[in-house]
Amino acid sequence: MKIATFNAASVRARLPILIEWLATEEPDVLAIQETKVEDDKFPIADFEELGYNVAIHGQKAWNGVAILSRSSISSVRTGFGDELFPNDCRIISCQVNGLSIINTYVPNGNTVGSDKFIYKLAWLDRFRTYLDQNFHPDDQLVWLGDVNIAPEPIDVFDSKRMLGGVGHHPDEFVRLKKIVDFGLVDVFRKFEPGPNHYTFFDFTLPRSVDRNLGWRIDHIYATRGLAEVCTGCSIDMVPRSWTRPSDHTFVVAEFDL
DNA sequence: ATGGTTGAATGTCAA
Repeated sequence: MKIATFNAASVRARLPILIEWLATEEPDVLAIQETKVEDDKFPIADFEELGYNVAIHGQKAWNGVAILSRSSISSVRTGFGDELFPNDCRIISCQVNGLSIINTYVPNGNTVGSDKFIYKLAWLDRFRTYLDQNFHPDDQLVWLGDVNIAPEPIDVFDSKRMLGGVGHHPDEFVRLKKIVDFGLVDVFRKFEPGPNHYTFFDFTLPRSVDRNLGWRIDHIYATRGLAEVCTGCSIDMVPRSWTRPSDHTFVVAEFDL
């Protein structure tokens, strides 16, 4: 079973890339973040034509998450299920083939110390509670998406310079560790322990892709039992060089299920 | 060097 994640930075702007990539790679599940579109304007039919079922949670202009699946989707849950963090669409979960999938778009945080940064930390704390409330470490659970944190020095092109900045800050590391301590494995690192592997390349940094000046902020986590049957995880750099790319690219994990 | 690029919306903000 092939499961992938992609921050599209607008699902409508990235439709040609999404269609081309899905037709080529044929993942069983694709989690999309930053769809940037209200549900009634989401291009559902374009994905249905490729054989995908679609679950969406979107809003006007910002945020928005979606799950595409070749198998049927059930138990769709959006938001945290309470009145906290009500104004942004950043989390959707569902069941596919007996597997639980959680797709998140973690808040960016803007700058350290800002209201948005405080919000990001609170959101991460709430997400850990959400896991405790709804799931068990023995579940067959995949959590994936744009985490907006590069947790290790090797997860960003210049850790010394970025350390203490947004996306590479100790306060974020602590929150992410608490989430991972639920019982999750970062499956990319199961296969690739080394540096220079990134999923995001800043548009504003000249030739960042060519120079490999990126961040590994898009992650795929699995509960321990599921991680044991994960047979591979890789970053697909090819679509990042296509016409009108997102600033992120796809991450793919394969599970022997 | 406080820039640069992109998308949604058409001001300007968010990333």
